[in-house]
Amino acid sequence: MARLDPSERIRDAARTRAELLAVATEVFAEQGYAGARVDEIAERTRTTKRMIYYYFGGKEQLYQAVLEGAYRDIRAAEQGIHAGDLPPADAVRRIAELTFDHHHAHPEFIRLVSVENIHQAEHLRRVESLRDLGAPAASLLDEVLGRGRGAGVFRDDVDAVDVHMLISAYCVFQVANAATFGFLFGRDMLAPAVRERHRRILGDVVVAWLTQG
Amino acid sequence: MARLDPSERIRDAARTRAELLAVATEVFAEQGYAGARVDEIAERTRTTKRMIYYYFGGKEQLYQAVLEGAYRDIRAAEQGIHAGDLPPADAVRRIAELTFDHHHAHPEFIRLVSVENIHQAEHLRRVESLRDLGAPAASLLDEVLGRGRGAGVFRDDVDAVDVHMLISAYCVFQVANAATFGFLFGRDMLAPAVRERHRRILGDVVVAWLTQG
DNA sequence: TCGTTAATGAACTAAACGGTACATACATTG
DNA sequence: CAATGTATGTACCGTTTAGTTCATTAACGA
Repeated sequence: MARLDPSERIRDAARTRAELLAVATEVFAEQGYAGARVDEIAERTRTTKRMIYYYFGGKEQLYQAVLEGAYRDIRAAEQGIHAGDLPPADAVRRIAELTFDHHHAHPEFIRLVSVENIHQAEHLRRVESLRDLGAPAASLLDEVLGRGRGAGVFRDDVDAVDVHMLISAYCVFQVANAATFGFLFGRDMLAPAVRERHRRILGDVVVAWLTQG
Repeated sequence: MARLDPSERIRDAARTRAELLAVATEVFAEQGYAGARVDEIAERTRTTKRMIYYYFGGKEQLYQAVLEGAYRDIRAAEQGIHAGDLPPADAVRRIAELTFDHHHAHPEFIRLVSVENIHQAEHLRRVESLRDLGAPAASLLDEVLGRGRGAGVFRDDVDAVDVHMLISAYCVFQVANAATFGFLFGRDMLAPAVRERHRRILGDVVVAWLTQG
């Protein structure tokens, strides 16, 4: 990114911090934690490496801030999902589809999660504010599952986390393993037609499973 | 790993090479490509860093050799799966369960795949011998799907790659995302009871989907 | 308007890291 | 048993990398 003209290079702490965070999110998602270079992050902003240490303290704290921000965004998006008063099967299909869309819309988040898993979630664990972040996603599904069981259309031997895990697994795989799976099976996971097919399949799978007698 | 007594430090090219490869597999799976240290790999063997360059040429070639070996092992294991003459639904459940078991038995392979996806499969692409490695896994499923459709018990709008992707997604997620998912939802994915539950669920999901009217 | 402090940049440093030069010992074969 | 190539270890090198030092500039309240 080109250095700004000095006259435009005004002081703006909030913007500097935000820009570092945004660029760091990209770089960590692209290169992993160890592969990411502090110098590269700095070069891709309008400020310098010095500011990373000024605002965050170091590479690791910057990475933790990135993680925290990314998970916060996800939570916000999840809370925007409303299955309204759809019949249970339609509601669960809708939740699956919206989750699917969201994953495809935010591949960098999925990549960050992969990176964090390589490190056995050691950084995530240190971000205290992220404990029980799963609750919202599970509670929405819990409500729909309850309705479905009540209406006698859903099986009763699974819980919300089971369902959420199935949906997550399918969605995460699409994005996180697109490169290797695409190569080995000659299927371009990001092509619109393929994506649409997978989206429909996910809905079919979840509904078929839950509604099976 | 402790240095061997000189009297035991015999020359054995094959063993030296194999040991480097085995240790490198561990270290790359634990730390990722950029995070892995050539010196650490060497220290964890009975030989020295010099030998990595002698046998493999460098860090990147060593990593490629690791990838190639890991994928080869997986293929060998896949070819050991036989669904015999089970009824189609039982056969597909069996394939899913064996795939599940295999993933849990080889977490380091799953981690390597994650690592490689972070790098957009750029190294995998260069290992020419791994092209179309997916074929065996797909062809077994293809045969079973054909039988099921013929018997009128399976839906006919999905192909073997669709089914394999669902199974892989679920299995890979268990292992690759155990750390973050476990943390966020308070579920220890590696605990035997949980694992057994997930194994059963996977079978239910796949069979329910394929057999749905 | 002037002093104080938050914000910023350029240059520097020490350590870590991938890779190599060189010397040498072992094993095989003629 | 020489001769020759394979196999191995030690010590070192040049670069990269995270992190720091120090000086400076913009903003803002008194």
